Amino acid sequence: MSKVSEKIVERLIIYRRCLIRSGANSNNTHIFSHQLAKKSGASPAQVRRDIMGVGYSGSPAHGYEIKSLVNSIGKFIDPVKREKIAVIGLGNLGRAIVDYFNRQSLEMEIVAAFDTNPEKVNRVLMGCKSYHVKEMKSIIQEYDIQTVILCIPSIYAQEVTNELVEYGIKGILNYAPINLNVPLNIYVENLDMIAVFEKVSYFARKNNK
Amino acid sequence: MSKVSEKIVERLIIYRRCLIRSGANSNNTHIFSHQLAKKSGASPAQVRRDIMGVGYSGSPAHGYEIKSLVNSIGKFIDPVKREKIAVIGLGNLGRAIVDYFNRQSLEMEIVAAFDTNPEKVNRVLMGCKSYHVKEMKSIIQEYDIQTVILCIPSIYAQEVTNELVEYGIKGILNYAPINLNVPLNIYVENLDMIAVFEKVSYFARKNNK
DNA sequence: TACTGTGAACTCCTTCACAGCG
DNA sequence: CGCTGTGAAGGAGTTCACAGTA
Repeated sequence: MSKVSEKIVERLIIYRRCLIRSGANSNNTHIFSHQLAKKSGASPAQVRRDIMGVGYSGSPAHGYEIKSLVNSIGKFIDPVKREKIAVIGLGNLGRAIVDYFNRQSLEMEIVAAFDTNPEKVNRVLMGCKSYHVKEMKSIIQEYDIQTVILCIPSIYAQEVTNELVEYGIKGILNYAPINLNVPLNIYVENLDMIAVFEKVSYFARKNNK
Repeated sequence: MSKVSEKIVERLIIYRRCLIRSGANSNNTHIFSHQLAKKSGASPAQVRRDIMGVGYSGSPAHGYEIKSLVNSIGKFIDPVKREKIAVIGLGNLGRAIVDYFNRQSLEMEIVAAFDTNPEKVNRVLMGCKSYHVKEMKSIIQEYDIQTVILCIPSIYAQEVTNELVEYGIKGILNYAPINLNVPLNIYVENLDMIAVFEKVSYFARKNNK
């Protein structure tokens, strides 16, 4: 079970989704690499390589056993216990994220949300209570939150990040369109939705000229 | 002006954002590669290479002139005329996206949104009118929409995509957690928010053990 | 026969390192 | 000097191609 790259982790997560879906939708108990490749958008060789990464082996005769492969990926990817996460910022995007995440049963749950607007705090949305940002420290420690989703305006993003790091946060999914400065052991993923769209728009034009 | 990869386009978009911000926030008219690198999260060498891609040249003495670099990136990336785009699906996420995009002044505007729910159609949100999905064909053609943002449940995503392709759409930003089958000349970017979060969570744990 | 697992080749991306310049 | 622009090296990610297997 070698160490796996970001790309491989991304794909393993997608494979698992495909496997669960295809296990539920049909009576198939097994799947071949080329089938999983088709469903996931990867190549067959890549599927096989990625699966090596989790230390699972299929059989040449029947391919991969869906249930046990899902299991192996889960063992590899998932936290030991159900993860509690927080959302910072309850604008439209923050609220949409809370709703979207907590509407499905996942290995993680958004248990707290923070905002500075007094009208947005002390409410409950999809099982997630909202607090004033002043209470971040105590709530993060109380729930032992390791990872947060940041969706606040760019101007506040760095200072709030500094606080979060101080309170022990280890991972940030950042929706603010700004690069965050953090210590090396903190993992940040930037998800600038407008930048992503601009890229799509660019290649949509380029592919067709 | 060589052809540029996806990665380079992604970063150019980020650079431009940083440049505009730093041009507005200070009186600096010029910037060095290491400064832009710091702001954008890239390396100095990468900044210089990427800027080669748009055919712009700085000076060793003063670095890059912010205004004209922004201009060059814009010439390279942006559509000739302001782009009109559509959102398919007006759940919480779709509504948040319409609000988020149209609240800022961008090179693109969401001019139409579609849903099947009668209560969600024939309304206006942030300058964007909503229509029933039945009207997609005529509205897409009327506005000459090339690119859409798809945020509908996975089960409908493929069939709606097939329609969109038929109506002449060239790019799709897909928020549904499913791989879409499209012809080769259609550009699809999948943005599975839950998968992205699972990745963050994984590396948040791994970086710290 | 049709698959998996995987060394090796290949392609793409990033960084190095330095000539050239003001 | 300290910067840019860039050839060349290095590293990462992907695909090829085939031995091994049931």
